[in-house]
Amino acid sequence: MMDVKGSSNSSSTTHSDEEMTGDLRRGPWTVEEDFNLINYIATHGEGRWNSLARCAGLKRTGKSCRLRWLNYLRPDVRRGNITLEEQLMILELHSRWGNRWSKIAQHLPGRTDNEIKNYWRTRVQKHAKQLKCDVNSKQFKDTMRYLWMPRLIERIQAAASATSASPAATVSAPATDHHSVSNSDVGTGKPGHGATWGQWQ
DNA sequence: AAAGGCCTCAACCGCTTGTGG
DNA sequence: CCCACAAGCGGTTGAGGCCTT
Repeated sequence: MMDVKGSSNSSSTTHSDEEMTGDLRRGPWTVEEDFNLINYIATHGEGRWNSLARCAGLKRTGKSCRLRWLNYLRPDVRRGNITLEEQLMILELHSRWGNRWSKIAQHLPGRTDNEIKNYWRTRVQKHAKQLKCDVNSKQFKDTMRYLWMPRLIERIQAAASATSASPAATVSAPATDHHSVSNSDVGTGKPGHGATWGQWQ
């Protein structure tokens, strides 16, 4: 989806791109391109992205190939449904390291820095905005630490006991929550819409 | 049923950092 | 030490899908 700015054809693009690199493709990857990239990496391995792009016959920059591979094609990449545990982890790690997305991602197996960054921007920052405070403000950090994180933990525990203990017993969820926990998908997906941070408050 | 608005996330860009000559 | 190139990182963009009116 994307930045189609100069999409595959030259026309509207700024010439400079074309000059140096021949006609490079941009925008969404096709199934065929994905296939080529996967195949090439399967036999030759990663690395040397610029030459990889050339050798694989892809009309893409090395950067583009690298990104596509790391964020989407890698076999171990997980997408969608950021779990409660992952959300908690993200909050914790972000409070420690700030916007060091790749560093944070290292602690969330299968998650990419891009995905975590998107998560943070679309949900956390949005919420800060609603509270009319800056994500970096003490107020926001405190809210996160003393309100949202404990609630996340409660929900994680509640979910755990709900699954382990028989389902019947409506968990003695300490949950402060009035609006039930409903969709466990704070994390993702379009259907997400309202089902985001509202749950935490 | 259609229109408009909002949300998500893939992919881009520019800058920084790392590495080799 | 300096320069050039490659890789990595964080910020930003915008197409497309979903929801609401």
